Amino acid sequence: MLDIKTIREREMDVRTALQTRGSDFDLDCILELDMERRSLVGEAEALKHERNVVSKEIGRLKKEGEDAAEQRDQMRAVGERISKMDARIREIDSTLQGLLLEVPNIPCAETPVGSDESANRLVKTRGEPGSFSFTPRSHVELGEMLGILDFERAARISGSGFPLLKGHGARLERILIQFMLDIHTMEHGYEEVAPPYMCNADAMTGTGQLPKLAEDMYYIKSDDLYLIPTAEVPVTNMYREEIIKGSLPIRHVAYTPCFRREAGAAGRETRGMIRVHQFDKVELVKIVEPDQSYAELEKLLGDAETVLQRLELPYRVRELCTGDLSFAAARCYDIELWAPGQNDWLEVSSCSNFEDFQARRAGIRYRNSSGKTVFPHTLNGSGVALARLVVAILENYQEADGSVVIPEALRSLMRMDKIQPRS
RNA sequence: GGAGAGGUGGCUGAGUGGUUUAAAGCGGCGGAUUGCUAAUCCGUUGUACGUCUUUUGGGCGUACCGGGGGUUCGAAUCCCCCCCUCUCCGCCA
Repeated sequence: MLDIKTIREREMDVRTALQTRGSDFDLDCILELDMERRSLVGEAEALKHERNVVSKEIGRLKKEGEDAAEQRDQMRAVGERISKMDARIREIDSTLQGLLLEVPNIPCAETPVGSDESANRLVKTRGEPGSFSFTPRSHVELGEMLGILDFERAARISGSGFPLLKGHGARLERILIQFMLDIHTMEHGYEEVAPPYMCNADAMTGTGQLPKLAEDMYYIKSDDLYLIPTAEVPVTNMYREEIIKGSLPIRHVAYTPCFRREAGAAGRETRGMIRVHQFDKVELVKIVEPDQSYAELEKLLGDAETVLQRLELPYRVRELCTGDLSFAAARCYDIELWAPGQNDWLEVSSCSNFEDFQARRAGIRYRNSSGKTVFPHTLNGSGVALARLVVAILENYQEADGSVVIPEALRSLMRMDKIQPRS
């Protein structure tokens, strides 16, 4: 959420930001309501002041046994005016709040300007896509040959778009979770968190999933809870409506399943594990001092990259342009793994700096060195998403007979070197 | 799910309609005293919005005692709804 003062005082900057994002949001409505609100608030508060003074006077008169009927009648009239004005102010507040929650964040100055994906900036490419003496298979085919993926049975249980891993596939997924958690906790200084997988509407609003993305989430009506689309939601909201004690930065890593309805995605990448309604993810979340946030974003990106380097997987990093940036982000890097079976790059991480956008929505504050309570900056990024990581491992490490070599870094944890096709 | 007890500032904890502008204590910060520490004494203390003055900043006002409504000239206090915590019972991996 943007500060109403920012919108008021830097109107042109905000308008430009909305334009580069391709948003047609109408700021005029907000500005007009804000002006009406401030004038009403001033008027109502003057009346309240009068009422407070006279009420005290009434108390004094009654104590001295004098008559205060006249003052009381006057204040009754004043009270009626006040409650009418307060009702209008409440109405404006609620409309204004609703509108403010729909204004996207302002991209940072370095974010490349562009209307869509084609304007994203290639930051780096690491690792060599392997060359194959055979036509590389898709993970769907490999999964079947190895007996580790079973989409047919998953559909029987839950419908299309759900993963079912078996045997060495299930084991690989579990080992990867541990592998990544260990790197981030023991080498990168993150504290591990195991959060709830369901969140209330306030939490979803705090990080920016609500109100815009309601249709993308699973909602449990009987309990008014949402299944989390990412651990970002519960972990960031640990500090909602709180003035954080102790020093920043806070760094958390959390493994959770993620649930996404992927509404409107039917027909796209429906086969396999690339776009599913449920996937596992190891997520990194940081809460930092504002002047550190961009340095912390680079470190966050590096922390996620470490995982892919250890696994010796080819990847690239792209910086999203203004038009491709997610609602709450000011700057964002996507990490994409090469998947030879798809002949395409797969997004496995988005590392974003939200500046104070989420902190303001969620009411997360801290005391800076001069003792003032201010909004910290929040960041997060996957470190990394599992379903697609498994896809990339299977497809990059496959051999001609359909067997898959276990990446060196995982062999001791997996207690095997290679997954063999079922005979 | 049932019954009961609670929710007041950073913390403990008073306060059942107007001397409360939320007592007191602890903690924090600043100062005094002091070989050092401790103790003692004095001062100070939160958040948001509005407004004025804008030199850091400050002045004035309003609201905030779990959240939201209501009664009243006036609500931490009375009424209604909701949320959360604790204890006991039930159920349960």
